[in-house]
Amino acid sequence: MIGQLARRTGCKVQTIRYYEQIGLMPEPVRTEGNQRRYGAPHLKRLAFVRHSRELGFSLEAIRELLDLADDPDRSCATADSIARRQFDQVESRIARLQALKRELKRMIVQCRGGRVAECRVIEVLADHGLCVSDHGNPPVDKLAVS
Amino acid sequence: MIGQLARRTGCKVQTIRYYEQIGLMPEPVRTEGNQRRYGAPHLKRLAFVRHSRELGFSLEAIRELLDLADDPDRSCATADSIARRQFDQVESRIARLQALKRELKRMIVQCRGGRVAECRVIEVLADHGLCVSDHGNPPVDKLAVS
DNA sequence: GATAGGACCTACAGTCACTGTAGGTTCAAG
DNA sequence: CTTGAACCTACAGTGACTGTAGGTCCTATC
Repeated sequence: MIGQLARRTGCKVQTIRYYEQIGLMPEPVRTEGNQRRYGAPHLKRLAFVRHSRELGFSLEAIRELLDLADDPDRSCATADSIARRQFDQVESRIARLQALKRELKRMIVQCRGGRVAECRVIEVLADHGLCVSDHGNPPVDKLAVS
Repeated sequence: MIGQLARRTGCKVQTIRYYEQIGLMPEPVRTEGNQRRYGAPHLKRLAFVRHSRELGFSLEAIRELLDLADDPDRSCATADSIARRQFDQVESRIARLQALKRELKRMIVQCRGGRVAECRVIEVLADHGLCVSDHGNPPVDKLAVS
């Protein structure tokens, strides 16, 4: 039963079905009434996926890591480089967020309350020239962490 | 012409049209041939939007901020609280990413190369129990920074 | 054996903030 | 008058889910 697997892994039922749909989880056996029945390997695999997601890996990266994990005799150089890539991404995200944090702080500290016309927050937002640090480019990101 | 506005703000043409579609940018006048023509206020507004996005504000928050900016006599308390909320979010994202970074580092450092069977990276991913810090819950996020 | 209700099923739409594509039109330069 | 870049609309796709509608199945209780 999918609900039990969901409870044990802290993953939503729909998410499990979604992982199956995109081929990240293998199709389990079904009961006569067409309901999914899982075993220990499914639990292990899903735990791997969830943990990797918590560490910020993309589903694509996880797919690669699972392929590796399925074949214990291969070299682990690939796993290592995927992890390093992830590490680098996290590092640069932190750096960007810290620049951002400084800028937001400056913005807030300078606001003395009052009318919008004198609001430092609005003023800074309207003019990037008022920023000290280079807080960089659009924050578009699909793989980030709350 | 939309291309010029795009170049001046570092924003893609489609993005400008998208902002218009969702009501973030006002509809500009059109030439006889149905092409958009913009003026200084559009440039100002779009610059505000882009800068706010760079600082990680959601389009919803930007909508509120624009409403405020349009009415200089109102109190800036709302702008201030939106900025503070954003600041708090950035702070907690940094904290989460730092826990994550520590965990990734540990994982990578312990990997001595060799076969997948002995790979520390794979092993840690398979078992959250091997983590020291609590790197928290799913990294689902729509508003993060690259 | 009937029934209630919780858990399950599929299929599809929606989220956020864009980005890309197809297929057609307009504009400015030469 | 022709070329070709820039424009137009409308819609699909991205990542990683989440939510909904409308139906079926399973188990416990009566």
